[in-house]
Amino acid sequence: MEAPYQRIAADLRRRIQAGELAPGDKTPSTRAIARDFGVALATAVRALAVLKEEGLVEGRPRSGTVVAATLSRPRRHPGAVELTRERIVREGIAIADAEGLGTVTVRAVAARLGVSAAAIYRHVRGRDDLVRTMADLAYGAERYQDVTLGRRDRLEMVARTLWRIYRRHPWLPHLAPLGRPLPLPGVLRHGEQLLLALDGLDLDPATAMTIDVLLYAYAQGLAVHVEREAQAMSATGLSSEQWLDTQGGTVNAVVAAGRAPLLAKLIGELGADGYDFDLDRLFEFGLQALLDGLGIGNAD
Amino acid sequence: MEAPYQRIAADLRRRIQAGELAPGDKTPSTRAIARDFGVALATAVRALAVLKEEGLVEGRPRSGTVVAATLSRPRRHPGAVELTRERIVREGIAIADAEGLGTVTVRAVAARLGVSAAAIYRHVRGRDDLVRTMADLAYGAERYQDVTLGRRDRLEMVARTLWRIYRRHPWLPHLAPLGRPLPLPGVLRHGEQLLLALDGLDLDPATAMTIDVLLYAYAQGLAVHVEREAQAMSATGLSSEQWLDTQGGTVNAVVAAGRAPLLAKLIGELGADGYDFDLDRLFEFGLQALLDGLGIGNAD
DNA sequence: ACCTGAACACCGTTCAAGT
DNA sequence: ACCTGAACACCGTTCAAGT
Repeated sequence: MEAPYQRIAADLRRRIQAGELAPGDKTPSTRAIARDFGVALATAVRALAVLKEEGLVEGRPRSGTVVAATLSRPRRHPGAVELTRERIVREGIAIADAEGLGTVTVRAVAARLGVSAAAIYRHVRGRDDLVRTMADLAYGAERYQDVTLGRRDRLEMVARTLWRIYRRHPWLPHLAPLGRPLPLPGVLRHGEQLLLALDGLDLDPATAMTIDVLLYAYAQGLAVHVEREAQAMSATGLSSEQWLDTQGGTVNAVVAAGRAPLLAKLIGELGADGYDFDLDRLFEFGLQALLDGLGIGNAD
Repeated sequence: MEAPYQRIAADLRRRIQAGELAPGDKTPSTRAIARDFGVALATAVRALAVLKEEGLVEGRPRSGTVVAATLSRPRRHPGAVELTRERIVREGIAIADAEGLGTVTVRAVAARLGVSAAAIYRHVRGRDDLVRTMADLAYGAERYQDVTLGRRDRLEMVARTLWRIYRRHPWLPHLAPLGRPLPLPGVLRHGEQLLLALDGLDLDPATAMTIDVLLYAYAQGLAVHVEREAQAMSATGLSSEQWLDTQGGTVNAVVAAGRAPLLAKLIGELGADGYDFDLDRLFEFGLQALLDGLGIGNAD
C-alpha cells in the first residue's frame, strides 16, 4: 500500500524523467498539488521533500520549487557556443521573464551558460550593467512602422506598445529611469514616437516634455503591478480572482471591524462574482481618461 | 550593486571596528578619501555621513572628522530600552527613509539596535514581515479629518495625501500591492476616503472600484520615480538638473546620431535652462488631467 | 524567557593561477 | 586570450547553547 505522498512523488518523478518538466521549470506549488490531488498541504510538502532528497528538484527560497539542473551541469567544450555579451544578456532576460528580476544573479546566468561566475565579468561590468543592457534590448525589440496616424491614435498606439513590452517583461517597469533618462537607444525610440504625435500641436516645449513623460510614466506606473501579479501568482499559485475568493474572509475581517464601511458596502454590491481585476482593461480605461483630460484628439 | 559611498563607509567601519582607527583618531579627510578611492568629493562626504549617522565618527568643526569615543557598540544591559516589534519596525523605516529599502537588512536593523540578528526573529517573522509592517505603519500615520468636501476636492485631497506619504517614504510605492490588496488597516484608510468621494455618483460598483484603484495606482506609479530620484541623487551626489547638465553631452551623442531628431529639436527649444524636472508639478498636472478625463467635478 | 554564536546556503566581485 | 577556483565581504534564516 503506497502512501499518498509517495504516489504524488512518483507522478512528478515520471513527468520530470519524461521531460515534461525540464530543468529549471517550476514544479507545481504545494498549494497546486494539494488542490489537484485532493490532499492536505502537509502531504504536498512531503511529496516535494522526497524529490528534493533525491536531488531531482531544488527549493528556490522565495519562489517555489524548481526541477534541478541536469546532474552533470552543461559543460562548455571546444566547439561549444561562444560566450558573448549578447548571449549573457539574453539569458538574463530569459531568467527575469520566467522568475523575476530578483533571481537574475550573476551566478545563475553563469550556471545556465555552463560557465564560472567570474567569466561573466569579461563581457559585462557587473550586475548593474547586465540589467541595464537587458532593459535596452527589451525596449528596443519593438519597432514602429512608418505609418500616418491621427495624433490621438498615435499616442494610444505608443502607449499600448509600451504596455505590450511590459506585459512581456514584467520586471522592466521597475527599472526605467525618469528623472535622469539613460541614453539607451531602445528607450528613446518610444519617446520619439510620442513627440511625433505631439509635434505641430503648438505646445510650449516644457508642456510637450511633460506630456511625453506623463504618458511614459502612466504606462510604466501601472505596469509595475504586472510583476506584482506574476510574483504573487507564482508564490501562491493562485490568480488574482482566486486569491480574492480565498482571502475575502480575511479582508472582510478587517472590513467588518467597521474600519472600512464603504469598502464593505462596495464588496456587497459587487455580489458573488466579485471584482474582475483586469489590468489590461484598467490600463485602457485610464489611458482614455488621461488623453480626454489632456484634450488630445485626432484632428489638428 | 553596492554604491561607492557604501563601499567606502564599509571599509572605514571595518578599520574602526578592528581598532586600526582608535577613538579620537582622525579619519581620512574627504579629500584624502576622494583621492585614495578615486571618487568624487561628494561621494567621500556621503561615506562619512553614513558613519556619522551610525555614531561611529563625529565631525569636529574646523579640524575634520574623528572616531567617536563610544567605541563599544551600543550594548543592551538591564534597564536599557526593551526590544520590541515596534522599535524594530521604526528602525527599519528610519533606515529605508535614509538609505533606501535595499539597505534594510535584518542584520543592519539588529546592529543599530545593539542586538544580534537572531534576536530580531523573536518579534518579526522575517524580512518580508518586517517590510510589510513598515508599510502598514507608514500608510497609517496620516489621518483624515472629518470634513465636508466637494467630490473632486476630496479626491484631490486623498491623492495629495498619498503623494505626501510617498514623498516622505520613497521606498513605499515599490511595495503596496494592487492585484491582491493586503488587508492592512493603514492602506484601507485611504481607499475609504476615495470611496467616500465617489459615493452617491450613481456609478456601478465595478466602475467605482476601477476609479478607486486607478487613482491609487496613479499616485503610486508616479511615486515610484521619487525613489529613483533619491537613489540616483545619493549614488551620484547630483540632483536631477545637475545630472542633466553633466550628462547632456552623452544624451546628445545618441541624439546627434540622428536616432532621436524630435528629442533633439525639443532640447534645442528648451534652451540653456533645460527642462525643470519637477515631480510634484508633474503629479499635479496628471492628476488634473485624469480627473478632468473622468468627468469628475465638485457638483453632484 | 530571552538572547547569542555559529552555522548553512546563498549573494557580487576580485584576482592570482591555470590552460 | 580566456576561464577557473578560491577568497572576501556580505545576505536571510535556523538552532543548540548559554544566561
